Amino acid sequence: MPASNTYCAIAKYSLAEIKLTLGIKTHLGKLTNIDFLNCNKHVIPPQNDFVKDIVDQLNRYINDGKREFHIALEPSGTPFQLKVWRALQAIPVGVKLSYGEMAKSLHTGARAIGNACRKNPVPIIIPCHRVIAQSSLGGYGGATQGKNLELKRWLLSHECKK
DNA sequence: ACCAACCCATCCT
DNA sequence: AGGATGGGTTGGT
Repeated sequence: MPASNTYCAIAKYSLAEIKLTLGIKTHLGKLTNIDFLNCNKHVIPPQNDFVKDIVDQLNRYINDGKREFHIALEPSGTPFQLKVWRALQAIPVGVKLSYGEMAKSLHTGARAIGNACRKNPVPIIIPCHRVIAQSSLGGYGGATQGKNLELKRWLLSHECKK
């Protein structure tokens, strides 16, 4: 699939709206929203190798939901949030956990996990969509209903396709 | 610096 | 329906 289709898919599921790139820091410096907006609109190609790498990996993921991300992230957050986000990245593709289950393994409370997920600066790549509530889908992108939840549902089904 | 009060992508009774 | 829960934020002193 060419890159343009990927960006269509991204636009379709409002990825930009949930601020994908917010807070990503790397050895190449901070990736800004501008970088990604420009990528989306095809105004200019990715600005540097890091952005290009992310775009490539997103392309592969859109093609194949089983694809894992290998991106060195340095998101900024509280120690607790960093711990939760690390744990999120350890959840394999296709696995769904509940907030309560995650809370138990991290010795904390379910709502605290939800709090940290809500603050995830790098949705999709840090796969907070794999955490769901006990008896419902739970929230996504700071919302408990609406477009963001459609994206969460899509991501989960995308990762289940064989 | 501290504390009280509130906010939540939850869960249990 | 209501209460417990834990981390974060805000606003007061």
